Amino acid sequence: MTAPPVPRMNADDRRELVLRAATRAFARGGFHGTSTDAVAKEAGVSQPYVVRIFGTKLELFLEVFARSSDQIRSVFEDVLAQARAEGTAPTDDEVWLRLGLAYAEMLADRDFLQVLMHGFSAGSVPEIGAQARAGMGQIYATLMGTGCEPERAKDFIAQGMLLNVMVSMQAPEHSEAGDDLAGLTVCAFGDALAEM
Amino acid sequence: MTAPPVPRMNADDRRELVLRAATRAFARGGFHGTSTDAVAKEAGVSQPYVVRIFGTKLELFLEVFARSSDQIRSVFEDVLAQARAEGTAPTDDEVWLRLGLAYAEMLADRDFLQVLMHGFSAGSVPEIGAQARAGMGQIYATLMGTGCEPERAKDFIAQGMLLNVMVSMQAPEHSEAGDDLAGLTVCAFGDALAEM
DNA sequence: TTGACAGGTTATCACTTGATTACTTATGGT
DNA sequence: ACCATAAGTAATCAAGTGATAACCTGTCAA
Repeated sequence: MTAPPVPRMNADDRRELVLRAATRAFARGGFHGTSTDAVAKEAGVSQPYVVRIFGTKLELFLEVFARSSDQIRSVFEDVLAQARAEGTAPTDDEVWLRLGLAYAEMLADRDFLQVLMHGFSAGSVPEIGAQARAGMGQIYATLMGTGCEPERAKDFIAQGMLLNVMVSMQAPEHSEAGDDLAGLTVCAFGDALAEM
Repeated sequence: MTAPPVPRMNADDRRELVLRAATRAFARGGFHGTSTDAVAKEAGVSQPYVVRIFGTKLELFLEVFARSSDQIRSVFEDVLAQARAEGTAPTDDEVWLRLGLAYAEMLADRDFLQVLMHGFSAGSVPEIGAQARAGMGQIYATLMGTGCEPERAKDFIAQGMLLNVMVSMQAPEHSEAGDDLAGLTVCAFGDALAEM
């Protein structure tokens, strides 16, 4: 009688689907502000199944965070790899421009960045703090792979953090002319603002 | 029989005391990750009393956030006022140096900064998002009071956001030599690292 | 003295939430 | 055909949570 509303799926695919759903859910509420049931509803499965796949909510969050962190890092690595392939000197300003553009493209898919911010803020949960530091360390190390001065990488990351914060507080959606924040929004996002 | 373990206090003082305790508590766990009971324990009062003073947990958080935001802004305003009093041109690099130093001093009392980060990340709670944007807008406006280019204020805020993030993830406490993150920590905090 | 108000607490409630258990049903290999 | 295994759900639970209600108790003015 109970028709199977959810078609069967192999475990790996289902896991992937739930992970993506969890990324969207955690992007909104962070670790504490998102229930496993919210993740389940987002994924279209039952709450106990979410728990069964990942063991605990914390493990799920850690995996979602690690993915987001890796996503950023791998985008940067791709840019650097391509630059090397083209023979562009890694210290060239051109490379940093491209890194910035690559980051701007990620703004369209804000979930990763918001998950990142939540992870960074949740340092009081020891496991999350540790993974946040590791993720940030890897991103920094990747950027330093250009052979640049630490200052350069730091400034780049700082700009990224500002964008993350602005995205998290939904500045682009809520900036109207005349607003104090509007000036900062325009300045921080620049051209990327047009496509948001 | 039940001795009064908590000495009586007038309402304003008690409110102030609870607000400070709430700042410490929220700095750790953010809005969702901190119970009103945790705040109460931090303040040494009963949980219902916390609720009664502030109405709801959300109102309490908003007040704590507003205070943190105002704290930052007023520190900046003081620096600018003093610079003006000394006749230092507001566009002078000297002013930005002092703003940076003032911010570095606040790192010692991290609670404000961590509360700020939590507020910025919690944009999905409408009231918090609105207040976060307002707070950031005011800080930006204050910095623009130097008469500088938007870029300058933006870059300053970006550096601040990086420091906030690093503080939130407890990078200074967990950076050991050889760690990927250590390089970034040293670079971002600079001299301020010595006194942490 | 007394009594009214201000400053608190204890008891309690309805609800949420993460997790466990037990059950159900496709599906593919033999 | 059949059954073992994999993919999922329904039912349930104990703990935690925000909020309410009822009560207690110094203190100070009249």
